[in-house]
Amino acid sequence: MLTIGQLADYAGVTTKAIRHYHERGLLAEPDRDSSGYRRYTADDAVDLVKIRTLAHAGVPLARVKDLLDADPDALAAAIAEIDHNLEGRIAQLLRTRDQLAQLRGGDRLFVSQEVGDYLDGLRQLGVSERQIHLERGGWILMQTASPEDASLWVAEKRELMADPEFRALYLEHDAAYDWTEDDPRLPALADRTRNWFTDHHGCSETRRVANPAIARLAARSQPGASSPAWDRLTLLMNG
Amino acid sequence: MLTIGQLADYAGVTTKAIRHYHERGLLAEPDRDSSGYRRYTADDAVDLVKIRTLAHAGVPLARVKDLLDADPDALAAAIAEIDHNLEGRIAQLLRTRDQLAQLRGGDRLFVSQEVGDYLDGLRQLGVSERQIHLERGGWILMQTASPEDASLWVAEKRELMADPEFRALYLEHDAAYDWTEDDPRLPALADRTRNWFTDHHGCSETRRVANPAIARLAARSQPGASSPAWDRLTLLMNG
DNA sequence: GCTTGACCCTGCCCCTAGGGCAAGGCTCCA
DNA sequence: TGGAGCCTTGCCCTAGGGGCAGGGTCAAGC
Repeated sequence: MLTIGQLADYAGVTTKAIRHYHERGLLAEPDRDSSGYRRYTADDAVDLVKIRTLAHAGVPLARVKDLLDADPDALAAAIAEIDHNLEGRIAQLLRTRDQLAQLRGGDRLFVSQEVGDYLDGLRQLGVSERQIHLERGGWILMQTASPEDASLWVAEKRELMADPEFRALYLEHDAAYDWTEDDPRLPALADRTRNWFTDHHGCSETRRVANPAIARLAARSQPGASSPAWDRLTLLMNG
Repeated sequence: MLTIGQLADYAGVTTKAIRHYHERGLLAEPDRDSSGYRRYTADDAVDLVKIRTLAHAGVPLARVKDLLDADPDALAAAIAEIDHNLEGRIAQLLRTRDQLAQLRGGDRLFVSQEVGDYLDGLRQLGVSERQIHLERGGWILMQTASPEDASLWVAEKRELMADPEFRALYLEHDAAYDWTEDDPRLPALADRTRNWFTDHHGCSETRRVANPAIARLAARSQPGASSPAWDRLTLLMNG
């Protein structure tokens, strides 16, 4: 005859859980001894281990109750299904582990492989962290809106980045963020940018998204995503 | 800019969970649009994915909150610990899978390997299922009380079972369960049993546990674990 | 222009599978 | 005869999920 604590140790369960199973009607309330303590038999231990195994496998207690007096065939079918779910949960946890590892690593978790590579490329180019943050935000939003388009666009943008002149323009736009509104370099930069796009007007419509101005537009939804100089630049290029 | 539903889809989370994170102060409440809808930025998406990853890893939300603005070193240490826990939980689930498989198989789950083998031996000997159930209950109780002793005792009992005369006595005790109280075979069986133990009195004290009478005593705690004939038998052997 | 379905808002309450804690009673060992 | 450690019941807490009410909003099709 076991006390509730001994039974709990045997089954690898807390006494609280056992009382919970009594309340739910999963495990029959055993006889009490003279002082009101519950006294369990080996049969109770067997029942409890069944309950515990199913519960640990994530089966809701209501279903455990049904399963306890199901016929063997139904039980076997249920166990097969439960095992399958368990397999899925293990896979899920393994995925969570990977994501956890990426949480240490940096930004990669939140964007696709391609976008991550692209952002690394910007970093190597000497682009400011502020600009990279803006880019990342834009890509995250685009991925949410349309993952396929984002994938296409990032490929095209990487292609553009292969052009030294585009890279120079990109870096200058980045630097222009901190310029004053009336900086004399702004009109010249706007002109060069417009010219570059005119020279490359063979580019498809979708390519225009690579325009830093449009990228900034997309990013405008983010707080602190513009500056007086950039606003001026946008006016100059569109005017 | 994302609505709560789009953000939820992006992060693989329900809208309910996002509102829950707002209430707990994990995720900052974003600005509202003109109609009062929450409008999220890419930064919110990044924050949410962090929260989700930690929450899926089983970290309590209170701790997630602390972790979100912990310094990188503390975060790294915490992640290492969380990952370790996750590893443990995966191992636990794999164990549960094994136990689930055994749940189909039969009694093996509840007793040690040795006891399981021993019970199979009884079955092949033609022992009644009632008696096997009794034995199993006794062993489960013994394993709870003292796993090492149970292990020793089952080894000794298997040794005894190697003796054909002991096997015969065991089977007759089993059969005697259904005899009437005044069955004439009872005194003879009691005598033969006592003689057998006298002849083998070289056996150590612990061996006496192998005595079916004692096994029955241990099992008495179980409901319906005795019969008039067995009670008589116990009297005859001790008297 | 109007409707319809899908989305959003707040607030409420109940469900899970137990954990924690309290206030009190019991048992066993030194 | 203590005190430690067990047992009893009861109540509140978690991390959300689910559902309801009661109402506002958006976009697409008739």
